[in-house]
Amino acid sequence: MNGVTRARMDSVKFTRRKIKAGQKLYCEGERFHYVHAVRSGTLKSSLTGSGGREQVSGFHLAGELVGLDGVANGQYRSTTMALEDTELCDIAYVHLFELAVGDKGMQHVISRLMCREILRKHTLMMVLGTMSAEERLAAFLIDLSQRYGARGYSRQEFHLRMSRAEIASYLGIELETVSRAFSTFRQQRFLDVKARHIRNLHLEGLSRRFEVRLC
Amino acid sequence: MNGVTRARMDSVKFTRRKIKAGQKLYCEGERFHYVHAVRSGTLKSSLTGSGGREQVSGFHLAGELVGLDGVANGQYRSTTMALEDTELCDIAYVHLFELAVGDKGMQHVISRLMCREILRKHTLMMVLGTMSAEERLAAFLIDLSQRYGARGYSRQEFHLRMSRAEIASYLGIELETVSRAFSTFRQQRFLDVKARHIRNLHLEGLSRRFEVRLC
DNA sequence: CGGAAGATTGAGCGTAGTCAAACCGAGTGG
DNA sequence: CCACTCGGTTTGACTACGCTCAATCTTCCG
Repeated sequence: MNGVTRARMDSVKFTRRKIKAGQKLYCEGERFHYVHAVRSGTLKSSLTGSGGREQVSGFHLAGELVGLDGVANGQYRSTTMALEDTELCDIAYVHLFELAVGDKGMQHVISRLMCREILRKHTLMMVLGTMSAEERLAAFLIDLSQRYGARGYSRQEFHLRMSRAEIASYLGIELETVSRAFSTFRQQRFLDVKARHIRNLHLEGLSRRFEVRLC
Repeated sequence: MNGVTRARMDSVKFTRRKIKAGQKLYCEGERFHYVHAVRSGTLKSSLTGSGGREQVSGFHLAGELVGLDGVANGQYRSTTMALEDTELCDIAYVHLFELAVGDKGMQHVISRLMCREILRKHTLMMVLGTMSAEERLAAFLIDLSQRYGARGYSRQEFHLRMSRAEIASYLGIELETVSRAFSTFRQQRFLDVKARHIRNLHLEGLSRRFEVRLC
């Protein structure tokens, strides 16, 4: 979200609230009324795949929007829960459009926000479709690093809020494979990793090694 | 696109045109001005992946919309070309919004159209992320079958407009694997396939065998 | 009919999945 | 303070699915 967008968003009616780690923000199939802006904290979205097993479809950091998957059919497509204590703004979807009526610029902003989501999926699709396990993890780390960097946090050192199992599910591989890839990266001096803490992430090295290029 | 949407779309200014098989509709990076409705024919969209190799990102049948990937940044994200002679309507994007100003219902329609795209990607993500090669091909065939069925064509028998290589790229596997999967399906009596012609597609059988469930 | 492009099939190999065991840190209670 | 548990993580051994390379067969079109 850019500065202009943020200013307009702040003028929209909304309610703030907090949810605890592990609490659900919304569930698959629930009626969609709100888009949610993440003030602080981290969330994960997941789909219930064939066979009932969970498939992580995304992680949401502070400053990002959650819930747009509900627009298409008026009900949420995914289940979203907090990975740590999280502060949110609930923005009523109808207000988004009340604001937009007669304002062509605002309509573009909204459309773009939604289409950004499409682009993210496009990119992810390529990651999942054609990349090896190590390439996937590299792409994931670079993406996270960029998102943290964009919010003013360190790009080289950060704390993963999600488990190996959740990363694995998101990337479409097994958790053991994620663990092995981390170990390989450590041996190759691309990073220091201890449990969920990442230090000295060597962005250029990873990008060069894996030719990863994210939007 | 449902009936109501179609009616509204028809009232939008647009120009019709035809393009030949192999011709490009637009290229990656080109400025985005139009959304395109497919009147007849088939198109494929592809991205240029790292290393310059082509990655097929979607196929578009008659009655579907093409070009929404351009909304996000004002330029097309993918390259789209016709797989056979194809008739199109070019819909100027600005007109879409002129029409929508002051019309809340229409705004919802547009938003939904765009968000449908997100849903498709979600589904595809799951296909690519967690499924085996045979499951991917089964999901692909079921999806195609449903889309043909929705347009009034046969669900059991149709002609593939794309090569094995294009199917493989789309599904994130190799063309030999696609070919082998087709052979396996034939042995298991799920379909008759001769080159690009599919007959006697056993939808229920495939769905049961692979637990595929598409939106 | 002949050539080229596309599709099928085969053999060998490598990546990542599966199953299993060991390890580690945090929290709990004797 | 240490033993214990418990979830999460790491590592190992084995296996299998799908990739690669290569040969053959089929289809499409001039």
